Amino acid sequence: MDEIDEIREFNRFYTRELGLLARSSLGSGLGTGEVRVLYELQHGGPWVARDLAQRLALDEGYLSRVLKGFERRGWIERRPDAGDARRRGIALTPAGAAAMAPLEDATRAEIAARLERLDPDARAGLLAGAAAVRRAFGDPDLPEPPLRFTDLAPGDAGWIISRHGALYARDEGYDQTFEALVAGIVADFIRTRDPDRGRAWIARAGQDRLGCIFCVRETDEVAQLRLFLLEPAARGRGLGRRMLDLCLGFAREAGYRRMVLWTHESHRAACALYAAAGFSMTGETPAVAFGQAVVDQTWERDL
Amino acid sequence: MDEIDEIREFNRFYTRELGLLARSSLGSGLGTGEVRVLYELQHGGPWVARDLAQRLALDEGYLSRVLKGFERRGWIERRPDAGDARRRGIALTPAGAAAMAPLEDATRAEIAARLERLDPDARAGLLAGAAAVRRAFGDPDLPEPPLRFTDLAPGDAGWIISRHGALYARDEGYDQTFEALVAGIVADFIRTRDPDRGRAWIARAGQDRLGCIFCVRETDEVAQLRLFLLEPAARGRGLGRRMLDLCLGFAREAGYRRMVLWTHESHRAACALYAAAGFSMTGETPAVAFGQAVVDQTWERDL
DNA sequence: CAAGACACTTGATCCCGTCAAGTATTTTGC
DNA sequence: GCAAAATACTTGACGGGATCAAGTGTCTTG
Repeated sequence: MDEIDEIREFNRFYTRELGLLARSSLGSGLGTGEVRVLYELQHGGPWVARDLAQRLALDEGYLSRVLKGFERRGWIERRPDAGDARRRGIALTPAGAAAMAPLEDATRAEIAARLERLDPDARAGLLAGAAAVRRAFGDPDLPEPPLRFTDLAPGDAGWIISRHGALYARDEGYDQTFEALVAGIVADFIRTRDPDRGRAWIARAGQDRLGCIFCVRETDEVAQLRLFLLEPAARGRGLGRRMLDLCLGFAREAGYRRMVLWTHESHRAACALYAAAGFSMTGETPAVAFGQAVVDQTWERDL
Repeated sequence: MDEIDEIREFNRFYTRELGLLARSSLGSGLGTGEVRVLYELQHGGPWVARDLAQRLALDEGYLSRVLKGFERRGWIERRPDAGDARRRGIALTPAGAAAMAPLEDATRAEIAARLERLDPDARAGLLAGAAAVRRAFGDPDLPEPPLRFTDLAPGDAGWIISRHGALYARDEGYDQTFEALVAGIVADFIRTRDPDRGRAWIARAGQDRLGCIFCVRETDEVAQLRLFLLEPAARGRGLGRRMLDLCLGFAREAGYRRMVLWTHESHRAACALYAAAGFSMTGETPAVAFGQAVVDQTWERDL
């Protein structure tokens, strides 16, 4: 049972699942192909026949006949393309949308009934799993959930600790005590924080946590940037910079004059980001930490 | 865009995905229905026609003809059922398996090619997502990943903290400081643990973490059970009892004479488990913890 | 032990979906 | 600048996938 077999199993399973859900279109007198075309027309704006055929992997001849049928029933309108007389823009008419309404209701009802039998946890798992599959395959239609930056909510502290532990173990070979160290830092932050002088942000997209950054008091004048982490999958999209700016902005408003941070030479991407954000390295010392030889660095900038 | 729409989007998306993958069976001269039947016959052992039709949602008449074709080609064998002369056991012959081999190879190759284009993270996400969907729908064919009980690995400490924080906030209304407390306990455990006298277990199924339990030293004679937690989805299946027994067994072997634990009155299921495992309550005091009024309890048992 | 349910099979039929050829328009190559 | 190739679409022809209904034995049930 390898990766390929797992996908095959899933394909077989979901083929059956789709078969069950397809019953809802039975009453309409339309075939699956026709329903798929209508759905795309309803959700996708004006289409060119060829693109539609390609997207749905339908035979162009078949599609031509399907569209002709729709036109005869007044469900679609085709208007010549300005600039290319071969193509015609296909759009659903109000009558077409009306004709689709009962079908729409039936599929929605069918899915609703299917979901009804699931408990809330399973339902959440289903949606998360479905989104994960689409994301993995790179479905361009998958809506990007909005990015949010929140303060610590229940579970966040542990997540920060867990991801620091796991990623530093993977990338730097750190041992368990690093995770314990982070746990101590986070616990301390929660217990002693002064909302005016210290702040934590979690970057979220939908249900997922993408990263975190902390601003903590070192002295009245000096803020320290700590626990800056980005999930590997979320890197390279400017998110790190946004989080840095959030942190710098808060430090400025909180009245700090300077911001300092620690990092390691091996974090090239992070170091580049610090440099781009106006930090400069003020010291570098070789050290042994968490079972690994590292080069500690301190960086700072005025605010 | 509600739950139902998300599922519909996924259905549309995966219908397209399946359409692409179905090309691999094109060269064989077999239709999708025939391929599905062959697959089931190959993986599912002897079938009765009716069950097969039901599973694949195929018309019985159609299936009858398909099977007749297979029999004519010597791909299947049907032997009368002992005890019911109406039914016949359908099984793939070696010749049938051989006929399927190139098709098998083609689908595997098609999927392999599809996976090749994905980076490792996406691939892991895909498999996890697919499994999540099947689990949510309650697919009985989804293999249960084997249960394992491991010591702390990178990321586990943080997970323990995160889940304690999230679940106690949800169920008991505890505030952030509880998560910080747990972080302190776990950090302390990692830093000061003596492998002979303290132990932690994470219950895992595949990639998922289902729960945790700790045995820590209180005095040379007395062990303390701590940080016992089970994911809600994993409760009610005897897993808690197994973890308790692991913990008690370790404490016994480590030479402890007695085991104590703290809990709260509101944890009814856990308390019942403790009682069933031979613990008895030794004290009860009302208290205020983490923003909530609670009734602290201490339990203990001899080893 | 008859009536009904059950496991299939067979017949009739439809239309889904595919291949191939044809038309009009646009792009490309020399 | 014009023929050849490509593109967007249509139409024709056709096979067989899929469905409904009726039929045949066999088993279960009241």
